[in-house]
Amino acid sequence: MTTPHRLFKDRIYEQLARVGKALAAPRRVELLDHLGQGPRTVEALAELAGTSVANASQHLQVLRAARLVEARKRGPYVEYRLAADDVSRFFVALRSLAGSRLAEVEQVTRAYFAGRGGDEAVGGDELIGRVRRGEVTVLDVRPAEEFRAGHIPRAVSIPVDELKARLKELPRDREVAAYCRGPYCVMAVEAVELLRKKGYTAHRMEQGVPDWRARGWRVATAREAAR
Amino acid sequence: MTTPHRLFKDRIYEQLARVGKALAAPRRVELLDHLGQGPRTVEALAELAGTSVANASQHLQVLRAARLVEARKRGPYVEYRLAADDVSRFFVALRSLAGSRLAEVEQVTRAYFAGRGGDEAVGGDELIGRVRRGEVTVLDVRPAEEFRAGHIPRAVSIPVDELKARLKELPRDREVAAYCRGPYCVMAVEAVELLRKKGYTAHRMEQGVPDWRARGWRVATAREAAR
DNA sequence: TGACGATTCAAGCGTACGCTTGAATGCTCG
DNA sequence: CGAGCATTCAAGCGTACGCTTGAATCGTCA
Repeated sequence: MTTPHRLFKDRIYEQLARVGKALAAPRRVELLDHLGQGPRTVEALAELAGTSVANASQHLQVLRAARLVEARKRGPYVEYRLAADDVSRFFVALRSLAGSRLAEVEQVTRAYFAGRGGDEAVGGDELIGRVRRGEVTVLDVRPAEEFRAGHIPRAVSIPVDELKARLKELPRDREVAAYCRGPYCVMAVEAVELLRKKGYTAHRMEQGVPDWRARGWRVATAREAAR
Repeated sequence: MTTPHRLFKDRIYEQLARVGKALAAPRRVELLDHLGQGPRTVEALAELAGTSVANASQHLQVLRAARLVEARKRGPYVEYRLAADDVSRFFVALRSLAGSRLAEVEQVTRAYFAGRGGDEAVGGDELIGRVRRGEVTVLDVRPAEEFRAGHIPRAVSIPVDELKARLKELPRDREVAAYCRGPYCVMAVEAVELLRKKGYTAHRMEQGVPDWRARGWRVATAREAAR
C-alpha cells in the first residue's frame, strides 16, 4: 500500500539526501571548503584539490545540481562560488559535527599540528569576544586575494610569507589574534610562532571567515575597505 | 608528489565525507529523522520507514559507523538513539539548507499541505518567542510515547486522535500553539483545524523537539515531569 | 537448560558513482 | 572572422552501494 503520506515522505527525504550525496565524496567536500574562502575558477580549484580540471568540473556540477554552489561566467573563466551564507553555516556545522563525533578527526589533526608547535587554542569563544570588541589586532595571514574576497572586519592583511618583512606594520604593544582559513589550516600557527619569537603576545584564532559568516556576522570585502 | 600536507587534507576530507555518506541515502535520512523524536527499536524504525527489518538494521549500522547514532541493548530489543545533541543540530541545519536551497522541497511540501487547510505558519520566530515566555498554551499532539521521550517544557500532551474527546483540558481563553514532529508533519495542522472550529485561537508551530534541541534549549522528559 | 524472538550477518544482483582519457563546445580576444 | 584556451561532454572501467533473501547469532525468559 502506497499512501500519499508515504509518497510525500519519500520525496522529502530524497531531496534531503541530495544534499547528503553532494557531501558524500571527499573531493567535493574539499572543493566546498576551498570555495568557503572565496570565489574560484575551475582551474584554480582543480589545482587546490590536486586533481584534473575535468574531474573538478564534474564535481562542481554535482555541487551545483544540489544548489550548494553557483557558476558564473567571468571573462574567459567560469567562476564558482558558494550559493548562499546558508552553505557556509551548514559546512561549518558538518565540520563541527565530524570534529566532535569522529575521534579520527582529532587524532589526525593532533598528529599533524604536533610537529608545528601546536598552540592548543586559547579557549576559542573568549578570544572571539576580544576580537569582536576590537581589543586585539586581528591579523589575516592568508594570500591577499582571499583577504580581498572577504575578511573579518578591521583585520590587517599580511600573508604569512611576507610577515617577517612587514612586522613593523603591527603595533608592538597590542595583543595579536592571527587567523587563516580555519581550524585545519597551519598558516596562522606559523605566524603566531614567528610573532612570539619577535616578542609579540599572539594567539591563533581557529575560526576562519566561513565560521565568522556562519555565525551571521558581517564579513568585510576589499571594495568597501577601499572607501 | 604527495606532500604531508596533502595527506593530511585527504584524511580530513575523508572523515567529513563519512558524515556526508551517512546522509546520502534517503532511507537513512528518514531513520535519522524518526530518531529525532526519541529512541526506537529496530523493528519500530523499520515499520516507520516502511522497509524490512534487515534493511533498517543495515542502514542503522552505517549511521552508527559515522557515530551519528548509538545502539544499546534494552530488554530483548536493541534501542537506537541519536548520539548527541550535535546530531539534532546538524540534521536541522540540513533540513533548513535543503528547504531554502532546493525549490523542490517547497513545491512538494506546498502540494501536500495544500489539501489540508495549510496554515501558512504565523511567522515562526514570533510564535516561538511567545511560547518561550509562556504566553500561550503549548500543545503536543504526538503519540504519548514521543511526548515522554522529550517535549517542549510546559507542553500539554494530547495525541491528535484524542483531541476531540479531551478538549476540555485546554483553557478556552488562552491562545494555543500546537506542534508535532516538525515542519513536514501534518498532525499539528489537523489539530489547529479542529481547535479553530471549536472556537479556539490556535496556531501551528512548525518547529518540533529536534528544532528546539538544536537551538540549545532545554527539552523536558517524562521522568522529570512526574516530580 | 531450551526455545523463541529480535537482530545481525552473508551472499548475490543490479545500479550508480568516481576517476580517467580524449574529443567537443563555446567564449574571448586579436 | 578565426585562433586559442577554459570548460564541459561522453564513454569506459572498476568499485561501492542499496536492496533482497535466507541463514546465523545473541540474549531473554519460561
